[in-house]
This record gives sequence, C-alpha cells and structure tokens, in this order.
Amino acid sequence: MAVTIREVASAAGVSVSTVSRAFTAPDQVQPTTRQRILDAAAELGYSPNPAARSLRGGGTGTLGLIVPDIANPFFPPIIKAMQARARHLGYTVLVADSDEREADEMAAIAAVSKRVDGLILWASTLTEDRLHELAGRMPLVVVNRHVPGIPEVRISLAAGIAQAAEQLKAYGHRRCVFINASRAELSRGKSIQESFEALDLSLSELGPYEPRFETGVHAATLVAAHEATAVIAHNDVVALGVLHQMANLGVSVPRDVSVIGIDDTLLASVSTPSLTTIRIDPEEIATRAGDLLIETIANTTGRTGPGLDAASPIVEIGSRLIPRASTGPAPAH
Amino acid sequence: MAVTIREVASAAGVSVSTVSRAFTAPDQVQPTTRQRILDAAAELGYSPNPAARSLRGGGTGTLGLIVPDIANPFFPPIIKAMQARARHLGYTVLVADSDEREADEMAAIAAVSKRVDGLILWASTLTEDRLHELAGRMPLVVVNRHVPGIPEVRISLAAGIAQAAEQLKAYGHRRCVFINASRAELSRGKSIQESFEALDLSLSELGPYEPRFETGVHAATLVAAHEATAVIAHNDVVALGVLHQMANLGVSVPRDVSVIGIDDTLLASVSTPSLTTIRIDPEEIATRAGDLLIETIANTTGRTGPGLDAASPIVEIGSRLIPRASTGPAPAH
DNA sequence: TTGAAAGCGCTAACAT
DNA sequence: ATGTTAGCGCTTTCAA
Repeated sequence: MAVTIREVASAAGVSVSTVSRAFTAPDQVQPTTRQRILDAAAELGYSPNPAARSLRGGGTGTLGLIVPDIANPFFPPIIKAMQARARHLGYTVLVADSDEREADEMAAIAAVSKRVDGLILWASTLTEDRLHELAGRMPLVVVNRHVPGIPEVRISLAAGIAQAAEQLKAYGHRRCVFINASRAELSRGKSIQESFEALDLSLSELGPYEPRFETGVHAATLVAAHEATAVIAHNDVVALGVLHQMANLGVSVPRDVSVIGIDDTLLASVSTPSLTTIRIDPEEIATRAGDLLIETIANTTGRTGPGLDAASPIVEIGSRLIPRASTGPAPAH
Repeated sequence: MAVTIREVASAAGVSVSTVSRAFTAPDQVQPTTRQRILDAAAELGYSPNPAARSLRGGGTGTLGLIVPDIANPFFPPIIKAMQARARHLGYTVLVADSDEREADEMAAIAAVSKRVDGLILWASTLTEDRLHELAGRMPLVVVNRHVPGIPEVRISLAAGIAQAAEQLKAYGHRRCVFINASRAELSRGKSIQESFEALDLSLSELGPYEPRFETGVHAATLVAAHEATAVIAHNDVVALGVLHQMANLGVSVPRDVSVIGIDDTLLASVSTPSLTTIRIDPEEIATRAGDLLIETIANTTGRTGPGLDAASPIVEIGSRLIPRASTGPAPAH
C-alpha cells in the first residue's frame, strides 16, 4: 500500500489533521511544524490519495473533455494544450470521444461523469433538453454549440474568412466555391457567404457532404463547371482531397486554382503544395475552454439553487488566415 | 449530491450490502431481489461512486497511458482504440504525454499514478532503474522499450520492411536510402539494413535526424548524390517532407524516385501522391497493450512478494506494407 | 496552533 | 440469501 497521511503524521510527530492542513492550508500551521511535515512527507514519498479527497467531497481534480473524434487531427493539439493548462492549474484532463453519435456520447459521458468535476462538450450531439438536464447535475461548458443558459466557447471564423476573401480578391479571383460539410447546427456556410458578397466575390456552395478526404476529391471535379478559380474547403482534410484530385486532373495549384482549408492542422503544413488555411489557435481555445470550465465549477460549488446567474458567459475565439503555397494569382484567363 | 447506495437500498427495501452485491456479485442475490434493486437503481439514476470504490481498495478502474506526443498523428488512433477496448472491459483510460523529456514524463507519471491501476509507458525516456522502481510500485507495461523483467509490447517492422524491400526489388530498384531519425535505443536502422542486404539491395543510411518534416525536405536533396531511386523514411511525416522537396526539385514521385513511409498515419492516405507506407495496426497494438496491462494488474493483485514470475511477457506486433501511389518502377536509366 | 473524531460511499468480513 | 458493521484516506468541524 502507498504511504498515508497517518504515517507522515507519526513520522513528523503531529496529528493527521496538522499534516492535512500543511498541504491544504499551509498558513494555518506554524512554519517550523510545516517544514517538519513537508520533510517527512518528502522522505516517505507521500502524496495525497485523490480518491480519499474526492470521497470526502473535495472534488476530483479532473476535467472531462468529450470531443467528436480524437483521431481528427484538429483535436490532438487542443487536447495537449488543455492538459498542459490544466496541469498548471492543478487539474488532470480525462478525454473521451463521442464518435459523433448521441448514443456514444451518452456512454462517454456516463463513463467519465463521476470521475470529473465538470465537462467540456465539443460539438455535442445531445439535444438541448439533455444538455440542460446535464448542466443541472454538473458544471458544463459547450464548445461550438449554442444552448441558452450554458457557458459556451464559440469559434468565430469571421476574421479568417474575411482575410481569405481579401486575399482572393487581391489575387484577382472572381468566382469561388465553398465545399460545405457541416452538420446543420454548426454550418460554416452563412458567414462565408456574407464575407464574400461584401467583396463582390461570387461564391457557390457545394454540399453539404461528409467532412472527408473523398468529399474533396469529388468536389474538385465540380469546380470547373462553376468556372471558379478558388476553392474554400470545410476543413484541411477536405482541402487535401481537392489538392489530390486537382493533381490527378492535371490542374495546377495554385496556378490554375487556389485552395484554402480550415483548421490549420498538421496536414496543412506538410501537404504539397503547403495549404493556405484558416487557423484556429489550439492553445487559445483549449485555455479558454479549460478556464471557463474551472470558473463554472467554482461558481457552482457552494451555490444552492440552480443557476439564477446573469446570462451565462460566451467566449469567442478568433481565427486568421495562414497564407501558404496553395493560393496565388488567378489565372490570366 | 448524487444518489448513493443507501438510497437505493431503502427504495428497494433491502440493506446496502445487498445492493452492493447486486452490482458486484449478482449471482449471490435472489433474482427477484436483484431485479427490484436494479429497477430502483435505474429509477433513481444511481451509479456507484468510483472514488468510494477505489478508496475501499477496489482499484480505480482506470488505465494510464503515457505517450511521447499526443499530437503526433501516430498516436490518436491508438488512444482511440485503447479507450474503446478499455471501456469494453470496464476500464477508463487516462492519457498524458511526456514530450519526450524525462522531467515531463516523470511529472506526467506523478500526476496520473494515483488515479490509475497501472501504466503503459510508450517509448519511455526513463532509465532502466527508474522503470524497475516504478514497476515495483505499480503494474507497468512498456511499449517500444526493452527492460528485463517488465512486460513489453514491441513493434516489429521486420515483415513490413521485408515486403518493402521485395516490392522495390520487383520494381527494379537497386540503390536505396534510409532516413533514420530514431533515438538510439529505438533505432529502426538495423533490421532495415539486413532486409535489404538479403535481397541484394544497397541501402545508404542518412542521419540520425529529428523525425520532422524538415528532415525529409533536407534528406531529399541528398538522395541524388547517392544515385538512389528509392527512399524509406523514418515515418510518414518525414516521408511527406521528401515528397514535398521532390516536387520542388522537379523530381517526379514515383516516376523518378519511389518513397516509402512508416506508420500509415492519416497523412499517408491524404498526401499527393498517396504514400506507400508500412502499417502498424493501431487497434492491434492498443488492444494488446491494454490487455497486457490488465493481465499484469490481475497478476499483481493478491500477490505478496515482488515478481518472482517466470520471464515477463513480451508481445510482438507485426507490420505490413501498404502499397499506394508513391512507389513504382525504377526509372529505365 | 494543534488534536480528536466524524463521516464521505462503498465493499467484504462476519453474523444471522 | 440477506443484514450489520468496520474501515479505506482524507478534510473539517469542534474543542482545547
């Protein structure tokens, strides 16, 4: 068995409560005593048992993060950043994925909910009702999902899209295609349409499709029919499908067609040509979401009734264009 | 507060121990009683508190997995597969990364060790001594690291390499280059050298480098000097660097040079041209590693002295070539 | 400033 | 087959 608080207590010649305080409320114990305890603890290799702590009611010290798909290259950097941030704040992060299916998401939530102090649900597939019910039982933050009354982190593509439109305009493009592959409630289409119209760029929307490589391959064959010289894809994976098929068709990128992705995953920087894309900073979103959850946990603790708060917070994360080699001047025609 | 075993007990009109047994030893309670308990539990939305369970000594129901880098595209599918497997077996998986640095790995281990029943250490940076010490304190499985006395999962590239050599030979290649970017103790070089020699293929080794995209870019410029017509890269990322630079140099892949990666990450299937690579099945390795750890946990529980076992198990995971578009006949010359 | 003791939810003797 | 109860390690009143 591991070393317990009692052994530290007897080694330091104090009671267990003093040892406990030495860790959780250091200023309540005499400096000399505290030092003696800390030394004894170090000597014995003591560290508090988290199970006992959380049983006692102190919370689990763990944040839960449910993402649609761990294997989607967009998420690993976010997970990594959130782990780092959380550790810094004394938390651990427990990650699970929902596979974009409600049943799996419920299972994932059930599996982690008793082990965490709160939950970050990314693009949740759950109904509003269920989310509200869940939020009533534990601190909750949703990302990329708007549910009134639940704290939210929202990714805004507006800035990145506007920059993309500007770049394409400056390069002389006139007709563009957007490959849409969003679930309805997450659609990326609307804001894009507006940004492009504002600059007098025509934008045809294809889809909605599944956000897969093959979607890009398929959509690429449709670009010519629209007489478009630029393509914005739903994400980097789809954009790579476009690049792939353009190469097959003997269409040069960016000479004949410019291609823009979204997410700035690893894929974008290692493709050939490297992919111009709209970056969403993983560290920022991870940090903001983690902090928001911790804040929500803090507000929930020691509150009796259900949230009579003012409006629940909404944090917005920006985006920006990362110009790389897949965009360039429109063909002379 | 959440619903406890006591509330279920009174709702079902039985004692807490009967409720406990209804969950942990169903056959020890009368079917009718059990059903009544299960109904009451469902009604109340009861689920056992894992903190209480583990405090009681029942283990945490969690497996720890420390990988070098969550953001390395090789790992997410493995993490995902291990989660799935573990959930199936009633476990949760807690993942952390070591960033390839001993200090970070120690911190990660410290952060999770009290929350898990055992640990899978992937390509651990720790010294053998530390690993032995750790193994003395908790069930341990190492992956891609050989430490006598510690259960181990080992990835064997032999089969995949042999198939690669055969393919290149059949395509008429004679001179090849291997871009090595391994830490010494993990080196992929030796077995490759042997496989190629066995088929009378000349293999020059470049490096060791860091396993990054830029390494591939750099190494690509060196291939011509070796008069090689085929390149095997340390992993897919490095291979993409090669593809990228070959395109820059106006060298056609696979017409002029064939390129082979290792890992079969997402990158390989979405590159242009798609990348021939050596696949290590993420599900297999995740399953085997998870199962081995659970087995090790089971053997440790209820054993008194330190392991006087027979030799600790070593599980070997195979590999195979996935032919795609980046390999083809050697140029006629 | 420090100590004694109750109790968090659960399981496993032990008793019936 | 079911009930009673001690105790896992810790924090936190309450007392001194």
